[in-house]
Amino acid sequence: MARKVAVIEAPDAEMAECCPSVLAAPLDASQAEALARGFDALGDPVRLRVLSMLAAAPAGEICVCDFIGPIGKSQGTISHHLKILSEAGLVHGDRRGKWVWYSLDQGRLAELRGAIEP
Amino acid sequence: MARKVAVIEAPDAEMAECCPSVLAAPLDASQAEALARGFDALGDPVRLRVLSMLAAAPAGEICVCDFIGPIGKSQGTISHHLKILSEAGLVHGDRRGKWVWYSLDQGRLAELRGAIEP
DNA sequence: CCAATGTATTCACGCTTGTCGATGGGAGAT
DNA sequence: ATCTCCCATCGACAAGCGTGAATACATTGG
Repeated sequence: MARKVAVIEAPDAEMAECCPSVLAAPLDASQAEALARGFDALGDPVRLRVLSMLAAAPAGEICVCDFIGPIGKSQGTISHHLKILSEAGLVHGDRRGKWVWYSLDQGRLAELRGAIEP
Repeated sequence: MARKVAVIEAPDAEMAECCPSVLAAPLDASQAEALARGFDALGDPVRLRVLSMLAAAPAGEICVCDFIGPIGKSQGTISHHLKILSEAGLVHGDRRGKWVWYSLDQGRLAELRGAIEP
């Protein structure tokens, strides 16, 4: 018990806050917490379908009402998931008149992808 | 719906179930469910730290008892998370004597990465 | 055999999450 | 102004999750 698993230097704090990588070196608790919030947002089928619809949308944006039918959840539920995605930085909403148009943030998605990249 | 995943080759149903892409075309419910299970396994700080320790391990594998100290959770909790990662296909355990050595499945991780790749 | 050690499982406990229905707020349209 | 439509929020519920303590299982060593 209590063998040394690996001898690694402490990761640079700046880098750590910005975009830590799961595969480069062991994550500390706060880095892991930040990354987990991102992946947790991806860990729901409704939210994945929202993201895939946005990615496939010709105009690059979809208004809330147009998610409801295809996904088959209530308006309140869709709004709830959009909020979670928004807080995770994966989508952004833009109000235009009565409608709110959501668009995908590919940069944020690339960040998460980079975290599990060798 | 029966959407086609790739245009390149005949998309047999197996392939569609296995590693659908979030960004290629709208996911149906079952595809989204399968992918969400994978990302959900990544959506916990303890599990991310387990994966990062495995990725950084020189021998490519770590026995259960060596997770407990660095991560700071009870043995039962660590075992619980290893089971979730194992069921998600992200790690594999190999019993040798009294110890169980866990290793990272980079292929599975690459699958999830590919699902959020343009 | 029995004892000791490493791991998996069970139990119980809060806390979080996904869901819907209902309500509230904001922005045109009448 | 009122009405209507779209969206966000709230309340409430069941279900699931993360956790530790206790227990059971597996393996090795005496």
